[in-house]
Amino acid sequence: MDICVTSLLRDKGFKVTPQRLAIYNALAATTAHPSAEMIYNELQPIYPTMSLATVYKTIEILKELNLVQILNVGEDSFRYDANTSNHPHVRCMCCGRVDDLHGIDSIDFVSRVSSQTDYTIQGQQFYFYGICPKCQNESAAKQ
Amino acid sequence: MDICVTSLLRDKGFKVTPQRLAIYNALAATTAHPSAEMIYNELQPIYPTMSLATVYKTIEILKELNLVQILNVGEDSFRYDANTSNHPHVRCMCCGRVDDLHGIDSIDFVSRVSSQTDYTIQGQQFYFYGICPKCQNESAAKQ
DNA sequence: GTCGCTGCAAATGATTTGCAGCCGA
DNA sequence: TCGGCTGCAAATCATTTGCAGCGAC
Repeated sequence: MDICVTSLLRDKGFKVTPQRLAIYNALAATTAHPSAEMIYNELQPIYPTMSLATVYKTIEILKELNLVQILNVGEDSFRYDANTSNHPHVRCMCCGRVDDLHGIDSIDFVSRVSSQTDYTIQGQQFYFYGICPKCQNESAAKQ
Repeated sequence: MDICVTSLLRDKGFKVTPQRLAIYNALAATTAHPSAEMIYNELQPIYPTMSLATVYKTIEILKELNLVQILNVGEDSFRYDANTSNHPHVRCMCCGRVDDLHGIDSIDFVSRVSSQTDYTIQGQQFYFYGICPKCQNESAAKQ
């Protein structure tokens, strides 16, 4: 993975720095879809001089290289995903966690939309909202 | 429509003011999914003392009354829709306009997702991205 | 007359930008 | 060496909040 990011950065004329690798690795190592601030807080202990600005600038570059995608789940801040495949996401309205939805085949749905609109469809984002298993259990336990 | 908004406001203990009616009417009269600033700019000539803060506060109330829904199409600002039915939206990546997608049946897709996740699904938002007919034509004309 | 509402101005908070010194190539 | 990069601080911008006077009821 690192080798891949390293060469991709170099190929596009970007310098390879410890911060950039750390930010990409932090994103690649989780499915929690962290926000910029969450990434910053996670790296702060390891890179005490790391700044939020660097996180934002790096994510901008990673987005250009198609190494991360940006999620807009309706919060005040964006979230980021190192899994750049076009998959739906679900957000827990109770605890705020954001998960991937695996194994959902949306090709039929997308092609149906494409054929029913005058737009040339180039991409899509599907966001679901609900209650995660953990919050369901906690809610049930309280009753 | 006005009668409906008026009584809904009153029923919930909110006062009925010209500003609130004007903001709701502005939203109900368009399918352009305006942002707060667009609504403000539209009403400014008619209500010269109207403030952006009032637009935001009113939209908050209209959301509580389920008279508008909030769209998060990946821009820096939110957009609002007086059509509160749960329908997909499409955004032109060229000119930025946001349109409704009518006649799309997503029930099968949603129920398939519901059955394949441990979440209790309570809602969803589908955003498509592409090029609108107008921009397609302009692009073709240039070639 | 009361109390919620408006609208101004100031505050907030996520993200961006400017810039001086640093460091990867 | 050298130009891009980091990280600090300041700027930006959408949205929210505080509050004094106003207006719906």
